[in-house]
Amino acid sequence: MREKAIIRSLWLSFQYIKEMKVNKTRFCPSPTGLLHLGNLRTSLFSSLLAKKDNGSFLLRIEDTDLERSKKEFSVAICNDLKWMALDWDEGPEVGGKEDSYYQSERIDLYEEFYNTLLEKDLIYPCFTSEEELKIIRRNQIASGQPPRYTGVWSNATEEEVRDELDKGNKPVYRFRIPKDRTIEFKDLVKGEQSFSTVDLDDFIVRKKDNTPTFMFANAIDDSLMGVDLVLRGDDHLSNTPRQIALLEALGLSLPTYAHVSLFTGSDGAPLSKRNGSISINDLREQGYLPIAVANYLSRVGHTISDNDLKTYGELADSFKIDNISTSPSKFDKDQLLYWQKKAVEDLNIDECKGWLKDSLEDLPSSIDKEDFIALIKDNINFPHEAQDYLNNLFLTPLGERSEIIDVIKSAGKDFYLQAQEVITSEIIDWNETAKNIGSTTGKKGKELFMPLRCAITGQTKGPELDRVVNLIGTQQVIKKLKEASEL
RNA sequence: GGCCCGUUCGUCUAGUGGUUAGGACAUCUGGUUUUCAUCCAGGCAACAGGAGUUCGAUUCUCCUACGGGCUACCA
Repeated sequence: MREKAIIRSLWLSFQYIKEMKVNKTRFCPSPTGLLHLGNLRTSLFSSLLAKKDNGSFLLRIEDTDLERSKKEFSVAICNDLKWMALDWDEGPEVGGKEDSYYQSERIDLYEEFYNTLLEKDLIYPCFTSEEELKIIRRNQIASGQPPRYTGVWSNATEEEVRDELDKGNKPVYRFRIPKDRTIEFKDLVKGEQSFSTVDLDDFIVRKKDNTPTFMFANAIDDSLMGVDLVLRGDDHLSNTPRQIALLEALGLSLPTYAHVSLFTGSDGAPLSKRNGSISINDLREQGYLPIAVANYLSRVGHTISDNDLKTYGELADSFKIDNISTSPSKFDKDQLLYWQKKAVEDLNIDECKGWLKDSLEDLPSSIDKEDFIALIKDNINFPHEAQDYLNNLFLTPLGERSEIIDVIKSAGKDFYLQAQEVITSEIIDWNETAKNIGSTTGKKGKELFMPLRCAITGQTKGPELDRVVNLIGTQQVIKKLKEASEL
């Protein structure tokens, strides 16, 4: 017996030394709201870890809270994940060996485990109402006691239980937490953990309406579904010993745990609109590229030694669970923007076309879409900026562009009239033409180029003028110079 | 109240019992681009505080402070 234990512990430590290979990771959101960057990062980590070892990534919808769970949220969550290219190998829509990946549809399956636990007297019905519990808790706190379940029903007689049942009262079921035990586990991020069960309450595993609690369904499903690495938020760290106790009681396999620290808003408070965080949907609508978001998220709370923009495959290869940080991190929009710049830079013209699809609808038909994209690509980070270029170049009258009006006025009517006179034929070489305008008007340097730029492009900045002129053509240049001269 | 997790430039982070504590983003200053973006060069900027161990602590230990979590018929 003792030898067996020694061999087992040797084997366990060997497992730690020999780097653990991940078979299956999971993400299990509850559809009570939209995904935020924090959830998304956790799911990205899980997905990358699975990909790295050629394992699979599972999605499970934890909709056991019947009141707060909404179908529309689970749809939105799936869409957000798909947009991010965090495709799951098993779960809603794609299926798998489970009948359902929605916990609300697995209620019958949990019944069997309740029965087992009941037979073994590991759970017991409790009739203390929520109101009573609240009062008890308040009194405990007031008298300096730790707020605990007092356990009045843990050793109730069959008669007492029958009485309540006869009165039509519905019980919740509590798990009998083993007393005087220490539950130990190794967290892959936080290290060795040790919890004494005297600090743990008999927690509820089944609610009055017969639905399972998170503590129960989450642990059981992970085990049943063969998840071997549970990577989740730090907020679950102290729930872990409870779930371990439960799984052990049921004789179910334990996953390895990794608890990732919180990802907060810029002010350290939970992510919300107020501290700069944006919903995944907003990110998509603003034109953030999924690969930019992935590159950013992979580097917050996790270290990648270089600063190269990586594909998902490359991110997975460079993802290391040992490089996950133990301390919380804050959202920084500038750093997201940096990756967005890199990702846009990396886009080829075709990809760019798809990205800008909705922003170029008003482009004049005489202008080649790809040429236009090539012209502005290096100057934009978001589709709306492409639209700005488009508007300023072709649509918005110069008179409505307050940013340039002073430049045009101070250059004067005559400047633009003279410029027009210089252009007598098709412009072949803009730089030559500009030089001629310079000698005719007597202007040079900034005095020459800025008024021309403003009139022709409708703004003070942008790509090189000769490229712009090349794209829009002589007639458009003349039209703009005329417009400027009439202001 | 109990239990647990955490604290390195403004931000994301690297790192070590002896380092000029490194990088990136942001910011600032120059240069290139007759604009802007890019690019290049450079600057500013951090070990939460206190005690202990030690020849020596940012690194190890303890305490304190601060932040966070769990202690829910939420997940």
